[in-house]
Amino acid sequence: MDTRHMRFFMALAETLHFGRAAERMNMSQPPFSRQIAMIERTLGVKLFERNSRNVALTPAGKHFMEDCRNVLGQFEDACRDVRLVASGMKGELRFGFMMHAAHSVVPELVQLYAKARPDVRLVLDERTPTEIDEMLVAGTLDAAVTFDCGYAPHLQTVLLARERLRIIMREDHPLATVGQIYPEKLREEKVIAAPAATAPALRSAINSYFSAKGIVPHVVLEPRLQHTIIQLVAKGLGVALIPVSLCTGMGTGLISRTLTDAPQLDVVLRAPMTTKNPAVSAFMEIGKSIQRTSL
Amino acid sequence: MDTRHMRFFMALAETLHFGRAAERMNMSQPPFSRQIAMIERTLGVKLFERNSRNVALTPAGKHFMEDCRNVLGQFEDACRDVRLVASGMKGELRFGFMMHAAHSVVPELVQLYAKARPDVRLVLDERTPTEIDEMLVAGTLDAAVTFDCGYAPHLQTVLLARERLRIIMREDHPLATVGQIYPEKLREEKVIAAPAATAPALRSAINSYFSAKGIVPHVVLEPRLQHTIIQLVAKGLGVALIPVSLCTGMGTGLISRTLTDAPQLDVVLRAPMTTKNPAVSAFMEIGKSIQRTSL
DNA sequence: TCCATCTGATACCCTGAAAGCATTGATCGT
DNA sequence: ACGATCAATGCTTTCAGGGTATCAGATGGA
Repeated sequence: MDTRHMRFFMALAETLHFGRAAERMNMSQPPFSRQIAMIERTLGVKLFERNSRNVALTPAGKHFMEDCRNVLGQFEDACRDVRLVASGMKGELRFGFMMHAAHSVVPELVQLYAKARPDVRLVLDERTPTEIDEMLVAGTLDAAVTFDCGYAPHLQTVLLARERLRIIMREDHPLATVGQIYPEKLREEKVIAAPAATAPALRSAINSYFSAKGIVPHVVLEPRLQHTIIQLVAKGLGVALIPVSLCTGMGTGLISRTLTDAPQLDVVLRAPMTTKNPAVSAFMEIGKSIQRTSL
Repeated sequence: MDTRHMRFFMALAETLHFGRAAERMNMSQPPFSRQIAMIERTLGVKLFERNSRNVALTPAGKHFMEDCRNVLGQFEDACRDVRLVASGMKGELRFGFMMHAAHSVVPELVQLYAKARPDVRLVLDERTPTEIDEMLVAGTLDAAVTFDCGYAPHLQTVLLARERLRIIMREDHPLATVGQIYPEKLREEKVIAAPAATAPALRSAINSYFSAKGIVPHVVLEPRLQHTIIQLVAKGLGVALIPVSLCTGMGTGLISRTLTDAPQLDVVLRAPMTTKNPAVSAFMEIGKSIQRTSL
């Protein structure tokens, strides 16, 4: 038994006429009759009640007809869908992003892609930049939004946005009255920043910002999660330098201020250069279109 | 493409080794390789990433694997189920019965059959005896419980029960005080009975009962439904002769009395002699087993 | 009642899809 | 560098399955 036999069966079940069913199958009646006989023999079931004048379905045949319709439908769907997956119109895309981008480019990117490729299941995975890099090379992620850390041999990169850092602090902090803050003001401040092992590009930008002025920042806490940093600032444990897009909606009690010569970081969309997932290319293209609008 | 190709694909997708997959398909490796290549060519989709050392699924292949598993499963199920339907273990059985039997043999018959053949969908259809006879010959019903009306050329018959008729009346009826009633007492009574066109066997039994004593019953109302007869008796419009099994649970206000030399009717299970539905035979067998216990 | 006609089953032949065997070519570990 | 492993390719052979011709049973009209 095979789907070809099921199609033979369906042709006869629908026409109830060997000649016309054979014609529909683009063959002559004798081999068609043989095929029907073969189907009944291999199944061991009489599917048609027939004489030289009439053809009718048996109850078993009627039941089989429903099942065949389903099987053939699913079969066609499977063959169609595999093409769609290969073309990137369908499938799955595991997309990683860092919290620092969650409020800026990620929502737009996800929304545009979901609209362009509604049959691709987007698996979102919020990670730290270092985790993202590891998962991209390991192939656990298909694409990710992260800070540009420069060296990336096997990765293709699309620049999405260039974000300046701002400083955040409690609104009762002594510096809260100052409009714009320059590094020298922060010489004595307690700074909260993600560790270099977690967000190398961000931490190195912060470090460079201070060291350019000959200052060694007083980093008192190094939480791995951006979320935690903001919470610690809110508790008055120090100040922090975070991307401008994260400064809105931090909750009450916190304010942000502009930094003189504020460090800026490139937010990029990355994917393995030799990705196997055909859904990625359209994702990168949408990244490029976002880049045009946001830069 | 065909299910055979899907099985080839699945063998390779599961083993990721051409030699072992070919072995599983009971063939040598070269033709197997060719089949895989053919599948990819006809689908126009690369399903495996392979070199002379490693075989791996592409994303499209991974997706196709899931679909193939479903399709092949449904395919096997369809082939298995058609055999079950042909053997009468699965399918549908349209079962008609008259209200006069709804309280006696029908519940037991249905219950026993549903237990013996849980995968056969029993379509119950309550009808008048005449409708049942018509539907049996027309093939609209597979089997039915009705009164034995004697002549039934193309039908097979199983005697299920022999029911005596009792007389029912309002409890405030003058005859209510009498313990056992003989026909002469009913000479002047208004009788309610189903018309001969609706329930020939029942009506003829009632008529014979009276005419044997030279009485012409005074039939004032001829409702087609048993339900209606009982309601009319309850309203005091007359008395009625009904099977003993219907005398329980008529509702308050009604009583039943034994009739002297009460007429008796055969309740039979019937099916077309040359039925196509394989589910019928077990149904008739269960009918026979009920017969043994109830007679 | 007989014949024309329709329809499914059978007989026979032939083609080509697909299997087997032998071999090649590429890759990896020693 | 060499052998082992494994997928791909070339060549031959076979049989599943298609085509044509024909038979056989049923139906309906003359």
